Order: sequence, then C-alpha cells, then structure tokens
Amino acid sequence: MARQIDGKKKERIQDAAVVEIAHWGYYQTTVARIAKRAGVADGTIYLYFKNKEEILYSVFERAMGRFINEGRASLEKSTGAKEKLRNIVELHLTLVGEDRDQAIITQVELRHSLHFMDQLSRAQVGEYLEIIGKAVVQGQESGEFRADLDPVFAAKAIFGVLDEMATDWVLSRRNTRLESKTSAVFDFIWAGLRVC
Amino acid sequence: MARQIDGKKKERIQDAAVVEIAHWGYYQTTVARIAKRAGVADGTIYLYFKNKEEILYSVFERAMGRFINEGRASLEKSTGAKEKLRNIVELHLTLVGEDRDQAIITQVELRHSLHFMDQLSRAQVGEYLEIIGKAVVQGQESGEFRADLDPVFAAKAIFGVLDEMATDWVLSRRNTRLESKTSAVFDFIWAGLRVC
DNA sequence: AATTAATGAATGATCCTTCAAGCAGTTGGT
DNA sequence: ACCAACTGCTTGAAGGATCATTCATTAATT
Repeated sequence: MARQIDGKKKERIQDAAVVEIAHWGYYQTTVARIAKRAGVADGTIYLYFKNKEEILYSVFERAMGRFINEGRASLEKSTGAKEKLRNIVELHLTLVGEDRDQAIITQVELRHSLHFMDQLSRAQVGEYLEIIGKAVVQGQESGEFRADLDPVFAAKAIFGVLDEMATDWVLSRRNTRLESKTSAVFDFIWAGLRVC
Repeated sequence: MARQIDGKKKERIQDAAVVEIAHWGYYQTTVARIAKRAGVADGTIYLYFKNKEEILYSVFERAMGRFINEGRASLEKSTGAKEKLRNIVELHLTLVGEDRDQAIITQVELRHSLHFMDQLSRAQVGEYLEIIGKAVVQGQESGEFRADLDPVFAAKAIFGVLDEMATDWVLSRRNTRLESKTSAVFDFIWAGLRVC
C-alpha cells in the first residue's frame, strides 16, 4: 500500500513511541520496537523523523502544546485570580492524570538529561510558569493575594507542588485519579497566597 | 601498583563518575571515560562495581546517606516544629547547593527511568518524606500548625517546593547560592501550615 | 613463590541508520 | 480497455559504529 491511506502514520509512530518509551525508558527503547508496534518497517520511521531523538522531541511537543493551549483556554473562562488558580491546579492534574504513559514521558523520561531539559522542557515549562505567574500578579493587584510575594517565586513554588503530585502519582502503582487531589493541593497553595 | 595504596580508589571512581555523568548524562558517559578520569584502567572499574548501573546507584546512595544523616542530626538540635521545618528547608537547599555536579545527578540524571526512580530514589525519598512528615505531625500536636492537613500530603507538597527550587537552580546557569532562597521558601510553606 | 590488584586489548552484543530493491497506485499513450 | 513507464512511499536486510564487559597477562606486595 503506497500513498498514505490514512495520513496518520506519523501519529501512529508517535503513539507507539509513547507506549514503548513509557515502558522501557528512552534508551532501552529501540527504533525497531517502535516500528513493530506502529506496524511499519524500521526504515519508515526515518521518513517521518530525522532520528530517534526527534521522536522524543515531537512526542513532548505534541503533549506540551495541548497542555498550554487548553491551559490558556481554560484560564480565559474564569475571571477572579483565585478561581483562575484553582482552574490551573485542576487542569494540570486532570491533563497529567489522563494518560499514564504520556505522563511517564513528561514526568520521568524527559528529565534524563540536561540537554533535553534545557532545550525543550524548560523553554516550554517557562511559558507555563508565566501563565501561573500572571494569575498571581492579577491576584495581588486585586488584593486577593498577599502582595509581599515575588510572583516568579510563587509560580515556581506552585509548579513544584503540582509537579511533585504528578510524579508521585506516576510512580505509585495505585489506581487513584490524580485530579482527586485538586482540592487538597489548591487548599495548600491558597493558604500560602491569601491575605491573612 | 597492587594492594590499594590509598584505599580510596573506589571513591576516586565515584568522584570521576559524578563529574562525567553530570557533564555527559548517564547514557552518554562511557565506562572508559570514567576510568580515564579516575586514573585507572577500564577493567579496574569492575573490581569495585558489578556494572555501570551500580556506579550510578552507589553515587546516589553515598549522597543520600549523607543527606539523611545530616538531616536527622540537624533536626535533633531544634525542638519546636516550626524551627525544625525551617532547618529542613535550609539544610535541603544548602546540601543540594553545595555541589552542582552531584545535584545534577540527583535532580536530573536519576530521574531518567522508572526503574531507577522506583528501586532507589523513591525508597530513600520515602524515608526523607517521613522525616518531614514527622515534623508536621509534631507541629499539629503542639498546635503550631493547622490540624486539618494530611501530614503525608503536606510532606509531599513541601518536598515538591524544595525539589522544584533545587531543579530550577541546577538548570539555571546563574551563580546564585541556592540557600539564599531559604527564607522565601520557608515563608511560603509556613503560610500553608500555620493556624490562621 | 604465592597472592592479589590492576591492566587494557579483544570480544561480542546491541542497535541506529542507510539504501537498493519492491510495490501500489497514477498517468498517458495506443 | 490495456499496457508501459513513472512516481514516490515502503521495506528490511546489511553496514558500521559504539561500548559494556571479560580475561589472559603483568606487576606489586607479602
């Protein structure tokens, strides 16, 4: 069969890569195994990706793009800063909790080299941190949040809590739903931000 | 030269491994390169370590052991829960901030596979989380901290903030001292814990 | 001489990547 | 309708490079 019948061969490869990398880790995952799961020949991979590293990049970008887009969209709905922050918490936990394999990629696999972290995740995480930071600033301006807090620092702290919960969930084999932690997480963060 | 002249050949190999792995990442680091930096032959490595993976394990254990020991010692000095928590924050940031190469190993390199995280870091991190959790419980019993907080959750949240600060510091090339964040971090955590 | 540490070249396995050959549709000439 | 010639996606075996690990040999110490 020639002339891509479905046009989603690239996506099939990405999906296969997510499953394989989540299970074996990036370096133990062979291109051959990704190809086999995707139902294509080894060489076909290289029609869609420059090399093995590119597969990982693209998988991350696909996930992070969705993350940021849905994040922005969700934020525009809410007006108050407190409400915005709660939405961020809920969205973060919900998105991560939706797909464990994908979560393993972002929470574990992508952190395995300074190179990756630097080039990719930090750039995009930076964008994400800015979104959080803006919500904090808004809350400070409206008087909802205490003003004596560096918003950049606060964004990092909030992200740290969310990220730790996500990693903890990924690593625990338990079948809890990650978003069930929303209230507890928000409560903790809110306590750190509110005017007392 | 036979019969170890110095008895610290193993440590030399570990030190070399820290530098190489921090620079190249675990999978790009070759045993040959570690050997060269340590000033020993390739084969010598295998007199001290079962295989390449064991080197990484041992490097982590060496660091984490120190971490937990100094943590416990430092905790015994302070009596109040608030003071204890501040000590934990300061110690965590100080120890991580002391050696950037070692920090790269623990903050970045060790997180690159579920296997690693599961087998090692989580076991030891779990021990560390317990130390934090105990301080929280003490604070709740004494009335210093709010009681409506699951101590296990609180410990994870606190660890999340500390860990994010550490990772952020590792990845930023800036020459700030990590422990200078102590007050800001503690302030944020304290706000989340205190009775309001 | 015996013992044990250390060496480093050779082994063997793994696996990314390439590329010549194949094949399914498409085009256009008869 | 039929048949070449064509296009370009797909294939998968083979190349080639990299490295972890082994082990026969050497060297130092007792």
